[in-house]
Amino acid sequence: MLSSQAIIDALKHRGLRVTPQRYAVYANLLARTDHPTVEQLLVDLNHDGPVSSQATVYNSLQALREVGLVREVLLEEGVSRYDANTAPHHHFRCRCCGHIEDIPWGTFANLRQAALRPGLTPDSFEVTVQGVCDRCTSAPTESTTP
Amino acid sequence: MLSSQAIIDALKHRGLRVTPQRYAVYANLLARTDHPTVEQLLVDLNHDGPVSSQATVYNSLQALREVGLVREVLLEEGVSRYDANTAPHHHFRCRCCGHIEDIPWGTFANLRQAALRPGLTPDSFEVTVQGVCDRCTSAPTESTTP
DNA sequence: CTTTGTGCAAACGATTTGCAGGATG
DNA sequence: CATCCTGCAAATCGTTTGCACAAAG
Repeated sequence: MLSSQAIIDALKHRGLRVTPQRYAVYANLLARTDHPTVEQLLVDLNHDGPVSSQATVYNSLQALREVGLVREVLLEEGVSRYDANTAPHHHFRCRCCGHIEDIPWGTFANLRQAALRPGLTPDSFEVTVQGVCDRCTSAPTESTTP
Repeated sequence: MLSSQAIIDALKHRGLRVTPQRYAVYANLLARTDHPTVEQLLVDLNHDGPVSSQATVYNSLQALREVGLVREVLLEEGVSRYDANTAPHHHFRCRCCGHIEDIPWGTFANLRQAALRPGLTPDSFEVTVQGVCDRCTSAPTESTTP
């Protein structure tokens, strides 16, 4: 959890102007462990009074992405999610409720040692695991992939 | 490589009517090792005279996906790709030219043995590797991610 | 002959963009 | 005070849908 000042510094040091909207988007992403969509972000940001328009959320995300503070996560059809955790890690997605959570990098050791065919020079590995989370194991919810 | 008859049988056995358009879409996907987008598929199918409209390609892909003959692959922002290889496998994507190729399932052994946090029940694992392919190592092309 | 698929064009939803006014450094 | 950002609305792009006609089984 970063302090407000640390967030401001992070933005400034990357050459971004600190606006209330940008601050709000980045702070919100840092505070969440799920990986919200633009729509979820908008609802959350404007929950207590207007903070940012939809266009500005898109613009902010693009700016944050360009300087490497935020990345986009593609796990489902037609849905872009955003993540302020820039350290390498993997993802788990529940087939049943759509819940998404991070899997620590160390969980899959030795990915880098895998023997790809000669000629391919890898520089990043990402594992996506699909399955069922504990909540759904005990009390199944409506499926999100009918 | 399946024979025409095998393709026809595959469609029929899944309860799909065999139309020239559906046949063409599925046969084309089976014949390719890249994972084309709808646009690439359309260009290729209609290269020598009209075979299928855009709407029908979308419809066909949806039908093929529903019966499990084709799957969708999400590797890049805003691009859905399609794959007729339904056996489990992983993907490599070249940062430089965008080339995509399959990585055999066996390349990453022991994924299933990984210790996820208790409560998560995994049923599929997929690794996405980004890096540089041999063509780009020797003769760099225009980047697709500027 | 009944059911399903095709193709067109219109509809749609997510994202991007042009632009005038406003805030930042 | 020059530059960059916001917010609105219009534009864009990929995908889906309604419907009349055609083809499959």
